[in-house]
Amino acid sequence: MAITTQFRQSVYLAVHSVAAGQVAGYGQIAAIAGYPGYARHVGKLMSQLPNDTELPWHRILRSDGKIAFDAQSTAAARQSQRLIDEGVAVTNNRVPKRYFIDPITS
DNA sequence: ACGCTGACGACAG
DNA sequence: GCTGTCGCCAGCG
Repeated sequence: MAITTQFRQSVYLAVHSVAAGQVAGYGQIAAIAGYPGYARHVGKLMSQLPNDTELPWHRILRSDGKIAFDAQSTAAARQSQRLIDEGVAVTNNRVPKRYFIDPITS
């Protein structure tokens, strides 16, 4: 499987489906999009998003709830701030499991 | 073809 | 809870 337009579309749709105040893991998004095992590629796409994108990329975290950037980085600060603005608690670059979307509901 | 690299994930210490 | 290892899969030099 290559990174086709189809792949991107599906992933964007999946990311878009994550409601404000909730978060999801890269692998979770990949699975919802119909591409289980492509967590790394979801991250790849996120890294290529334009700065003015409408996609709620900040709601995507690692499976353990950690933000995918070094805690010191400004990128991490940016992401955690956006989450906090949505009412999601972020402490030590990490978010509590309870904020994750229920994979069944989705 | 080969090795290295990722906004990753699961698991063993 | 944290670090180290592997497994993962496509892209690139």
